[in-house]
Amino acid sequence: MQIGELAERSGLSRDTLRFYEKRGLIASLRRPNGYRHYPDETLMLLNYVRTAQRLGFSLAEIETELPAAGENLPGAARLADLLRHKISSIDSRIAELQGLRDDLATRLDLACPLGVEN
Amino acid sequence: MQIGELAERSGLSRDTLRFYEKRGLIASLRRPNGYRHYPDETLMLLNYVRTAQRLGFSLAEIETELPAAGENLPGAARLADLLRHKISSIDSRIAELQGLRDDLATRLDLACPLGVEN
DNA sequence: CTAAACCCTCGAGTGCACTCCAGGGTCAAG
DNA sequence: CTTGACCCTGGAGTGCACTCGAGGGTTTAG
Repeated sequence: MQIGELAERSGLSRDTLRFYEKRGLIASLRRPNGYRHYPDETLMLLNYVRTAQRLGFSLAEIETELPAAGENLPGAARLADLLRHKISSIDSRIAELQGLRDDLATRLDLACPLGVEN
Repeated sequence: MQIGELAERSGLSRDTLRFYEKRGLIASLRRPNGYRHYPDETLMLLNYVRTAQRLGFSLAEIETELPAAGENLPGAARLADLLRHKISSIDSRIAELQGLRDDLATRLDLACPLGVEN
């Protein structure tokens, strides 16, 4: 797959993909003419990056998390590892939000959320 | 409370507070000498803004959500309204994450998350 | 052979959310 | 009446994550 197709399939711009590559978030093989060539798994990777961003992680944080996942595992095993990683970060985010939610609900039950005597 | 104290209690910088005021996220009364004076509820408001940001909302989004909450309600009622608002946005975020999580878990169960034949 | 639709690099520009600075006023303590 | 800790404004600067433009090469269809 070359960059245009990846852009369309991922919903990201060509520029963004080149930018991600410069940052080391994704990789590409180069054809003799210099064109980038991407394996299908890159789509999965981008999906992961996008979600991590939605979860509030910066690209820098995502970068440092990426190589940790499945260091030397090839292909599918590495992907499965990424998925597990992602799932557990979603889990902790959910737990965090749940905690916040409970805290707020408790405050709502008190007449005076802040202890202000208005 | 003047700006220095609010800064310390909220963990934000004076500059950030003035910046938020310029954007209309918080308001202040002015003393005759021009100094800003904040009611205690501002802390609550800032807490709300901070959390909304963590949830992935931009300041612009938070701004448009703010006036919607409790238009003409005074003090405590307005705050309670904000809290309810915040709780429901947390709920929908949790639901969204849950959906993503399930989706990923399902893919993990398939041997080949992407349908790639590696 | 040419036109359209791809691709490349490098560097500058954008929008957001701050963050810092210069230049100045206010106020309580000694 | 000065010193130090506050406060003010306006404007420039920063870091992040893109986004765009200039100037150019490649490939495919007619």
